[in-house]
Amino acid sequence: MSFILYRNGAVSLRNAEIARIFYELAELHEFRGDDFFKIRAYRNAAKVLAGLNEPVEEIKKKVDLKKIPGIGKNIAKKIEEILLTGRLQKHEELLREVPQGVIEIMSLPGIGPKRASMLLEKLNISNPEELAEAALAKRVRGLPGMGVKLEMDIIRNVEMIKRRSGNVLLATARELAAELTEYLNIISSVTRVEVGGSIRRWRETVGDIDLVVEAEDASMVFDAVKSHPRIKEAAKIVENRARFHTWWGIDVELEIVPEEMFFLALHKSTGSKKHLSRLQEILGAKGVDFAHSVIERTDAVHDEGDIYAALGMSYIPPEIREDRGEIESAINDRLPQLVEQSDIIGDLHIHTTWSDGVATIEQVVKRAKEKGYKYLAITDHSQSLKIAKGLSLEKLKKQHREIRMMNEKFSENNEDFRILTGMEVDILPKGDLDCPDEILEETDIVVASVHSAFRQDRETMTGRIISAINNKNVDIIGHVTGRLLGRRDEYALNLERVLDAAAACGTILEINSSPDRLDLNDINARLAKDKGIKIAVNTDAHDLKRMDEMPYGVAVARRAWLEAGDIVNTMPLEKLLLYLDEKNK
DNA sequence: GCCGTTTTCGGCCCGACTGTTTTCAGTCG
Repeated sequence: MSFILYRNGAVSLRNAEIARIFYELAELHEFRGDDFFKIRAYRNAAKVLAGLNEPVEEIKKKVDLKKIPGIGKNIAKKIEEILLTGRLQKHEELLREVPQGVIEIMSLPGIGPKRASMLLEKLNISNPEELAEAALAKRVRGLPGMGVKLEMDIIRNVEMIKRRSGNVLLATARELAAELTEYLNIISSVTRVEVGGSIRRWRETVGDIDLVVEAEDASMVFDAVKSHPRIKEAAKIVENRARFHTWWGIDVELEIVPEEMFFLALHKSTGSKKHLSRLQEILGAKGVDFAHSVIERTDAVHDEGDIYAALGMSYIPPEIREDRGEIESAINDRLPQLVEQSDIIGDLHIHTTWSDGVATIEQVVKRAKEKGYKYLAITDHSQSLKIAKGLSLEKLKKQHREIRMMNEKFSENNEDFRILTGMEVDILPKGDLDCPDEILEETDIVVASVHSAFRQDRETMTGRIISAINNKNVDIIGHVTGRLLGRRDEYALNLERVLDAAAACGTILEINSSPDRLDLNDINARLAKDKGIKIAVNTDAHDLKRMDEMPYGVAVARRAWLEAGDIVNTMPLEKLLLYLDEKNK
């Protein structure tokens, strides 16, 4: 039997891991106050690497890495070193020089390299905990340029980091879970593997990876897992259960079960705890013991549907097992027909090389067609977002002309595909838009988003977004609450009023599929649906790979109980354009 | 660091906001 995938101890790093080394390299150089352009080059290379469609190792076999835009002689050499040795000497050198915790300090809002290095130098602070302590002891305010407000921010933001600790983004967990699943599947005694727990429910962040494995010999499976390169050590092994620490900082929990118990175990693993206990409670009230009544018929359980059927209710998809009314609905056979990935036939928020994306219009269109989409909106940034190479009005017009020409070609060739002209227009601090109305008017899809002045007070921010909603040329509000999971809380906002305004104007709200945004979240998206607001599930992709993140947005939609009819990019093009037309009157 | 050439070095990076000031440095997107 061969379950060792990786020979000679050489672990092939994934693009994301290589990218992470360059991101860190950039931060280390930044702390040292090194050349801005070098730092930017590293960051850019990291972004490019993370966005590649194919493992860089495979690409290297075919072409010179220097051919990839953003990768030059030096970075190519560094990549080769990483591929060969799994490490980068320069990176490790700097890590020895700069305390690890200092990098974490720099990730706190309001603290950059200058302040981090002053804190280290003057107060000998080298990690977030020490910094929070110093802030509590009112020692930070003694330093030049730092005051009471910053101390309060520090205390709050270190708290935010702590809350995050132990949790990773769903996308990270899914990636590792998929790799382990694939690995387990080649072990001969394993007949079935499923990912359970909060990953299966598509929660936005998860604490650990739960795997349910159907196999005869638990110890054999555990031995194999121990030798997987992502596994650091076994934390606990008791009978048919084991917990492992991984190098990625997230734990893996394995449960080995015989065939007849597989779906019961998967169901239990999937949870949520609230869902399971509510199930117990409701059935208990009817005098049915949930566990007992099902287990008596294990031979009749061939999937989870059988479990719910045995309990006298319709099947409840994992995403909505949160005790938010799904059990009552299932008993009355009134569950929604949740939207599916296959219902999505377009993406209405995409960036290209025209602004800060790394793929051309041609490339994203090709990818969209491969995905079976019927349309795509190109929505590059507007002029004032300089850092993201926002388009001047001239360039925007030029882009729209080019898109129209491409569309003409599609119709000449009888191709059933359409590129929608679009833009992601900034909602400026005072609530006006970063583009004149006459241009917005002739643009197919206008996504309006906040990218600046995040710390306005609640009243101002609410008014700001509502005034964008009130502009009839705005079709979609992008990433409505502005949060970045684990990095930036949502801005102060009276969401209730924003939803009411969107409902009144017919303005579409976005579910942004980017795994670090997922914004609107499940709860807010469900509120929006209840008010009759239409939703667009968009990727906001800046490269080809991130166009694949649509399932994360769809999962949020499902967790929000949304059906295909609630989502505009399930509509055929004509219907979508009609909807926008009606709305804009 | 990369890139692009009028080929080997110069250009690439910008404006607003914030908290601290009292004229601005640092941070951010």
